[in-house]
Amino acid sequence: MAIQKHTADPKSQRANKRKWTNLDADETPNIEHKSNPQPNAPTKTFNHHKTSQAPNHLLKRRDELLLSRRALPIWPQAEAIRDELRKKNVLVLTGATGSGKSTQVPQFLLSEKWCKKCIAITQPRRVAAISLARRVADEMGCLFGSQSPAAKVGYSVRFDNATGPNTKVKFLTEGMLLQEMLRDPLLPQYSAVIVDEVHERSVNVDLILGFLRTLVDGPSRGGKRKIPLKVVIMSATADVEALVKFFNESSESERKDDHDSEKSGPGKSPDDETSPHEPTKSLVSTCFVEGRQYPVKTIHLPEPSQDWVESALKIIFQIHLKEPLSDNKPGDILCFLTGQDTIEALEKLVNDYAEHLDKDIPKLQALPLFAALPQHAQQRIFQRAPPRTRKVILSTNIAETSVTVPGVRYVIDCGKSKIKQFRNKLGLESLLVKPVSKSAAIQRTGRAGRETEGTCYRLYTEEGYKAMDERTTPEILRCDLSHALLMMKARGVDDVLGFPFLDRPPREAMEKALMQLLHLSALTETGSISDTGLKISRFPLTPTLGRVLVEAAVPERDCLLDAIDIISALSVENIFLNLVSEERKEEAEVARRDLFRREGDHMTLLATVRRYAEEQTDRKAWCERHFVSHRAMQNVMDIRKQLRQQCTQLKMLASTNNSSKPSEEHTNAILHCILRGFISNTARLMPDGSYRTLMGNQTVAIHPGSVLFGKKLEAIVFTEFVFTSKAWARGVSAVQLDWVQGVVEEVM
DNA sequence: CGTGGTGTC
Repeated sequence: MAIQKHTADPKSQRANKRKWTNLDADETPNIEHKSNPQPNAPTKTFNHHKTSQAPNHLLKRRDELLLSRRALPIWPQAEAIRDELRKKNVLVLTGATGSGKSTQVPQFLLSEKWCKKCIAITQPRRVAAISLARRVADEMGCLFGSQSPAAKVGYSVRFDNATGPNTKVKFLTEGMLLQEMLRDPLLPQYSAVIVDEVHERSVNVDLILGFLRTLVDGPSRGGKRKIPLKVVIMSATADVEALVKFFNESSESERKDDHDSEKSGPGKSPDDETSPHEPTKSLVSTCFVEGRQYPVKTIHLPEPSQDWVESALKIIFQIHLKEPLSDNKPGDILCFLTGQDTIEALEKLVNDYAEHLDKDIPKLQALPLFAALPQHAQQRIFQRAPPRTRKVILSTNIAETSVTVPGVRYVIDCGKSKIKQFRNKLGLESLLVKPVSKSAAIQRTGRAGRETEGTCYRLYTEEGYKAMDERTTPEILRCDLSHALLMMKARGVDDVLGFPFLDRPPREAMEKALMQLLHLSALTETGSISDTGLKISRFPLTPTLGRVLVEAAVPERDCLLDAIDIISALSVENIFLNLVSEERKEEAEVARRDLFRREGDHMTLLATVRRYAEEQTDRKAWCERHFVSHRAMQNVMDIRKQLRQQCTQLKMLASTNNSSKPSEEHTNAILHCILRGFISNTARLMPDGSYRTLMGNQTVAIHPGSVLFGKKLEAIVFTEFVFTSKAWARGVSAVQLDWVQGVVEEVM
């Protein structure tokens, strides 16, 4: 979530307030709460870690914050949490929104005797890592990040490492911890790793859990670390059992290795390993903490509805006309829809109807919210509505986890979301509208009870709710596994089929990914990682894009800088703005004409990145003139810089062939590199004018957003293959059929 | 002939 990233203005009070929109602690510090302070609470740690330089205003702020910390539901559990971790190495902690777990648990552990080194705490999103670090530093009364070398709290996210030699609490994104695990498998710099938001079950969290499982035991139990690592797994949903089982199984097998290594053979059930005299003692502690949430009344439809836009419209006006709007209580509506199209349709309807409201009734303001929306438009949800106006935020599931919308009292939930699913057989992703899970529905409902008691209107029946899956299918069960498996291979996991997965992906999916890696020459025939594979794994890229990069560095190709520009542009969301009206589209076409290249989208991206990079006076204005997303281009430049640095470090960037007007020969070299990474994403023109993939004979169409849309070309290569209403090729370049056949023969 | 839920290294 990038809402706050480039716009937060430290000088503005409003911006300061915004930083906290993603915290799950202390968002409602002024509500009445029975405080239950512990006499030997973590205040002790302040003395222990007190720095001589801590300025007075920081200490004053620390003492003020202590009051609200004491009111957090997790506060009374501090001693119990410390106690459990003294006895056992793993703690599974369940705590709903508002329990204070993300900010308090690291502070509870700092003063422990076993805590000699740093505590890592992972977050799925960058903004959360940064804002939590800032908050914890405030609470501890110290500077944070790179403000001072003495800072005890820091964070590490891509493009921004704000840690120092004295960092004791380090918030970092899951991706960053994985990178550290690749470099230093035993994590010697940490005494504890806290994995937060595990219930979201990102692929990265699943990999982290698998890797951590082998680290929790000390040498006496077969672990490779001298001092065992303490691990805290934090989740908002009560999926404790699976996690406890997961971590107990590891210790079980390690003890087996210790005690009867010669006896154990295949086919033995794990039950046989435990001594009959003493039942297996769990090596995992559990702890449950209440959340802090106001009650929400949930209302289902009596009959199923097909048309959510219409049903939502009715309910919006029903709420608006019946429920009073007061100045000092939240009364805004948050409506969950599936995508930009439904959001914009409903936005128009709400605005049309709102025009005809009686003059004595408060106004309605419809605000769309989705990730592709420009920054300033997203920021509107944080601004106060004009007087006597009710906001209606029409959102994708971005408001489910990534953005906390303030002032909401009513939630309307269509009960669906777009879900990406990788299809092994076709090797493509589908983006389909599917019912959400019960836990997602509960999460959406909860958004009505953040500030006061609220109401949730579900655009489905109670039976519909009961029929939903309990939990959202973990991402690792529905994604392309090639990146995950390459990470595992790079970390020395030879037998990826035997890797400890919390949820094991189907064998077919893993085999498909292994084949893919083999075709990329990232693995050798025997399945071990190749030099090429090792190189690819070092880059923050998918294996396919990584392969393009490696290919571009070989002397015959010699087009690395161009490849980096293209890859950077492919790594972010669409850099060309999405325009709705026909008029604007024509306008954009004219403005972008000098950027478009007949070779296709990749050379067009290259031209765009080049022109943007060359623009020295006003890049933002340049973007506006060309209908290009400035935010996306800033991300492109960050990635470009990082990739150039990494290539220099790996000594891949020897030549500086960087001609601004590439010759045909040079263009062909670039396209050959793309072909090398995306050989399975190639198609040829059929006599009937359609395209069929060379591997798989699947019909594809060039996406309407491509510069080659509607063109008839001998053969194409594409970097994205998505199924929505039909199979689309996005990111398309024209190539010669004999090139494609040449690479296919070389690889297969 | 017609379109992209949300993150991350």
